[in-house]
Amino acid sequence: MLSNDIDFENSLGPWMGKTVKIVDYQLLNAFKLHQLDLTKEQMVVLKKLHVEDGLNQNKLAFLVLRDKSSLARLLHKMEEKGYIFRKQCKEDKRCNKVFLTELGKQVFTKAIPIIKAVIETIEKNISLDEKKTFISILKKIQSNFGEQSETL
Amino acid sequence: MLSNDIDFENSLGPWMGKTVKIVDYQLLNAFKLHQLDLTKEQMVVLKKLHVEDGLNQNKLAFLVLRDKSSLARLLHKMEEKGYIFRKQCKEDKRCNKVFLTELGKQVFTKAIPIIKAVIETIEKNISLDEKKTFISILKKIQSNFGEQSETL
DNA sequence: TTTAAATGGTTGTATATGCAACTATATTTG
DNA sequence: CAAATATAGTTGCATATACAACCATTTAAA
Repeated sequence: MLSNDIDFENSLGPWMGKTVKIVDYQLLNAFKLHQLDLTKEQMVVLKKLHVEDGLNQNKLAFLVLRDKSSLARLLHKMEEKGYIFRKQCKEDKRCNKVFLTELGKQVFTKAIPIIKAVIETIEKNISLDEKKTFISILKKIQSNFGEQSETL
Repeated sequence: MLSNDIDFENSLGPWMGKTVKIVDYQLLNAFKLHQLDLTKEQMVVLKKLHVEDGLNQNKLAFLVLRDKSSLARLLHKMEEKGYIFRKQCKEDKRCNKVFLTELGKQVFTKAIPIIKAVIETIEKNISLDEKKTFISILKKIQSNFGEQSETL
């Protein structure tokens, strides 16, 4: 390794990036195999709305760590598929509240066991202790980037 | 938490996904701040070509874990920017060999310290021991998905 | 109160992704 | 040797991402 090179083999970033790529790919595939017309990103939105229905786009964008324009287009697709609907706030006409439809709820419910299976695969042969360490390091990495990481 | 729900708070997948999203965002921003017209994906290509120049698109796609069509378009952009060029193989007219241009090499060199800084931020307050554990768990996760993860 | 600034959301533009269908060339097979 | 098959790369299509500019509405300020 040259002195002005990077030791990727021992750097967390590249390893993590590759792992997430593999996991994402497998998850998307699992949805496909089960005939679920759903992406990981859409699932994250369903999840947040499942926890709190009727969020406005701004809050939702913050929660899912996405630009508001990105979320707007994601919601557009999900509205086309009939998973969610938007309703203009009465108090503030600029604002849209986002709600799950019945279909959206059904899709969410169907996705749960599929995700569970993928999570089980991920965590195969990984002890509870390792899991805890792993997550604590992830939290440390996130905090290393501080508040500004919330601004995207 | 309902029984048919998922304990995302204690699952590796979602934590990892979020962390990578933050890191990717910071890296892209760092490139921008240093006036480097470069994305993470393009950097990965530059890196592979830096290790072995003249790879064909197929091999390159495999190495960067991308679909061949995805790589083709990535290379198209990079060719426009003058970072790489393609040259038809003489032995097999179907095949293109991909090479770094001088500019591509310069951009790669400029990117190194920027990436180093991001890696340092990532790994701040993380001990060597933690790093080793972390990477070993990532490897375990990758192997949990077996060979099929190499087929994308 | 009229104007200025802030806020919620949309749209244009650039980037990136995978799958499936396709072209051209190479190899294998009958 | 001709026909079938495999391979390298491209293209159409659907999805997703961020930033900047923009519109409409609401709030703050002069």
